[in-house]
Amino acid sequence: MSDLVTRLRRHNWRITPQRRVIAETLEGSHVHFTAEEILERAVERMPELSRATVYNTLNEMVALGEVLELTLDGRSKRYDPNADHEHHHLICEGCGLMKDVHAMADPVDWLPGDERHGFSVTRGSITYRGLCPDCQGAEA
Amino acid sequence: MSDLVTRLRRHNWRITPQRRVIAETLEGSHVHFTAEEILERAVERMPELSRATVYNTLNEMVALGEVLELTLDGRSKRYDPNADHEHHHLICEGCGLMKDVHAMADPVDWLPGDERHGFSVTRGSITYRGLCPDCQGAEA
DNA sequence: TCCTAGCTTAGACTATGTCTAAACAAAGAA
DNA sequence: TTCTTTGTTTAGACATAGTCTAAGCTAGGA
Repeated sequence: MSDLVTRLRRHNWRITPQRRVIAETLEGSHVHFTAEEILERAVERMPELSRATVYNTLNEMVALGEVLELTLDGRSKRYDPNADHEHHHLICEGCGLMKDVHAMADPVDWLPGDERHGFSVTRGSITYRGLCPDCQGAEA
Repeated sequence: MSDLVTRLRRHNWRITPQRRVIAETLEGSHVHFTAEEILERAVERMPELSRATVYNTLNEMVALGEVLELTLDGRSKRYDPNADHEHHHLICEGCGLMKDVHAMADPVDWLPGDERHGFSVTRGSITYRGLCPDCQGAEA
């Protein structure tokens, strides 16, 4: 059983066949899919699965705090099943390739008190941008 | 004349009346507007201005590197005229209020070499999240 | 003046995501 | 078991954000 399904079950959240397929599709890959990409792949295992269920299920997993919603470009949201594991993202500006990365420190520690404007700051996520090895070659 | 218009002119970019109104609208505020919000305000000064021109112009200013495109939620892009001044963003998870903030360190310095996956990393932007003073009160 | 290149426009079109109403399914009560 | 209640899924309509297209407009140079 997938780790994500285990975490979801702890919330007393009913694991229907549709939800299981969606969770396993999400977790089975090491890239962060869009909702449409998840639908496309999940439908291979469950052809009658509807678009609305995929969107509903992803939104519920985000609300439960077990999946992160990424909005790294302005097009479509992407879903990251590793909500429990602090990490950031590195994106290639040439081809869009995305990697999960870990920084040496927590960015919240770098935000001085007088820059917090009275907010209670709970987290900081970093989006790194640059060129991947392939796209650096293509530049030259 | 606005500073943004000055910067844009340096690229040999024609400053038409429409482009001037859009640039001044963008720069005149201290919140980061969406394209629709800019259209709404710019139309007050130039009623015949079209939606397509606003989108085209914003995209061109981003391509010239003088305006930043922010995709902080999955809904609509926001535009930040301070592309030349390194800063990050702090967002209230209650009401969406956004502030520009400055961190004490450059996040790129905190990404170890073995986490770069061969990329040439050019920048890192941080999105801080928390609750603003008003929304902290509403929680209790 | 005319020509050309680039700019602007209205509206059609696309992509992404949400909502609605009806059908369906599962769990507990009788 | 059957009934009831509650939650889930579905198809398709709808909403929102943004892009594209074709036509007309404008400014500057020959």
